[in-house]
Amino acid sequence: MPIATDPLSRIFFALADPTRRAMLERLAAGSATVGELTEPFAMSRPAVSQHLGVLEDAGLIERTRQGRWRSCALRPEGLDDAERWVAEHRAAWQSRFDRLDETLAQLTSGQTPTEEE
Amino acid sequence: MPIATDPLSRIFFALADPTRRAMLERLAAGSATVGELTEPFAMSRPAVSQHLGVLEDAGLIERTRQGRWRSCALRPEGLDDAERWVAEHRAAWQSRFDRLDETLAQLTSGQTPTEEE
DNA sequence: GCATCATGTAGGCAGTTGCTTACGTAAGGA
DNA sequence: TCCTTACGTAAGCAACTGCCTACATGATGC
Repeated sequence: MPIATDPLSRIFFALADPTRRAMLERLAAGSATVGELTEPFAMSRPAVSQHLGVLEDAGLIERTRQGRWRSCALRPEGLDDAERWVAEHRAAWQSRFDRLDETLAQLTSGQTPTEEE
Repeated sequence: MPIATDPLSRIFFALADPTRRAMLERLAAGSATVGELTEPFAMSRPAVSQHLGVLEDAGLIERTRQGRWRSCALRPEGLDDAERWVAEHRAAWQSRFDRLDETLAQLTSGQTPTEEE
């Protein structure tokens, strides 16, 4: 992944790691400190901190100082772009295949299809 | 990204690249050969072939021999897992924030909240 | 101010990505 | 059969990831 890519790429990249997805699922149950997020993983604290950095860059979480701790919280709207892209394209693909079905139906019924393939 | 990760990670990883997403959008308009997919990009043919390999590993496309050409086509169900994950989690995050709103409302009205933070 | 706790940052290392050029391979035509 | 076409694979390189072990920073408490 080249550096400084577009927002959508950053979101998908952040989601493309089981550890980071597990962190998001943990945060879905409520905000947590970095220490709390480190516990479930056999991983050093700096490694967790870097994963959190990826999630933060993608706009999926926020880190705010809370006294001596740093509270990590979900940013629900962070998934908006990803959900929109996936939903739109899955719908488009599906409708394309529906049209292909129609085309095939026309072919088998002897009519002329309006699309290639 | 370590090698041989889980299916969901492979899908999100495949989507985390503008070139690969553009290829999917091109394929949404209809199947295409590798040559046709190479044209829009300032990139060598082997590079495109490798991107297609990533998309194929993720289950997002299929490559089939068609005479001398190789036809690339979308696998619409390839996005199912991604859409499910995103939709489920976005819904969960949103409902969590709705509950937080309730908690805050209870706090401001003097009642005892049932959740931390 | 100084020690301590929670966390971020820097540097290093193995493994991966993304691209290139060069070469291999399968199908079609003279 | 041999050449061409369309594509994949191999090898190599710069850049990035993901992890680690130090070390730095910022807030709390004595």
